[in-house]
Amino acid sequence: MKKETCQTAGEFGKCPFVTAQQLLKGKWVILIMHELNEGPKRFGELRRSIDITQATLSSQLKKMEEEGLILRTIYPEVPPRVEYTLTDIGKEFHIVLASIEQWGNAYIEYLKKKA
Amino acid sequence: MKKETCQTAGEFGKCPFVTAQQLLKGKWVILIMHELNEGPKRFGELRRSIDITQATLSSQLKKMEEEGLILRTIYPEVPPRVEYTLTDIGKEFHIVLASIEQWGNAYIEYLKKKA
DNA sequence: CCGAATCCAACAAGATACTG
DNA sequence: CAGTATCTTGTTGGATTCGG
Repeated sequence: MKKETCQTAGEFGKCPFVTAQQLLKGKWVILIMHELNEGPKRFGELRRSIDITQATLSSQLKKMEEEGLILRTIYPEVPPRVEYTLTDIGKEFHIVLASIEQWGNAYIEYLKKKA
Repeated sequence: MKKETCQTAGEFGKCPFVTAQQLLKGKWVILIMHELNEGPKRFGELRRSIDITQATLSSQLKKMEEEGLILRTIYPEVPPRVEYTLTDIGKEFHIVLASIEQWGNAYIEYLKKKA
């Protein structure tokens, strides 16, 4: 009986670490998840909260919707309103966000001491 | 008094999420941290555990060493041996790894149901 | 207001060959 | 064994423009 957590990087959908790494890579996913973890937000709100261009935000949100992390709701109003929320599996991501916040702050402290 | 967790993406070293995202972006950091979290490993061991080329692994390890996540120890033997271990702040990253493992497995389940 | 389309710059990462 | 050097490729993200 071997240890076998995950051996190859080719196993998206098998190893939790490989899977998560694929989803989190890139420059924005963690930040968007963090924003939406605080509640539903509109496109423009997200764009201002994070410093990101329209085109980039748009493609990121589309990708995350396809991956099942977020939901997009269109309200047929004038002017049009589009709201983004977390899916069930997206909401569960809060445990990762919490540990990232904790560790991130520790790392920031480490940076200060080093400097 | 505003909420203010982190508003702009330009604040590396200020916001824990922005900082962590910068460190974790790319395709390999989480996987390497996971491997080293289980104990010290040699270059060749890492290369086999993860499916990664020499050149890529080498540059990743160098970057992570500069960021203070890992330590590199050279044993002047023949044949040469180099061992990688986690630094103190690197070891603390295990809380993030644990939550990623948990959530990653949940996401894998979600994928199965969806399919 | 939201976001799609296009084009392009920057960077990440793989293949291969070579060194102490 | 543990890298480095170089070249090439693939992927991301940004600027700009246009449409519903």
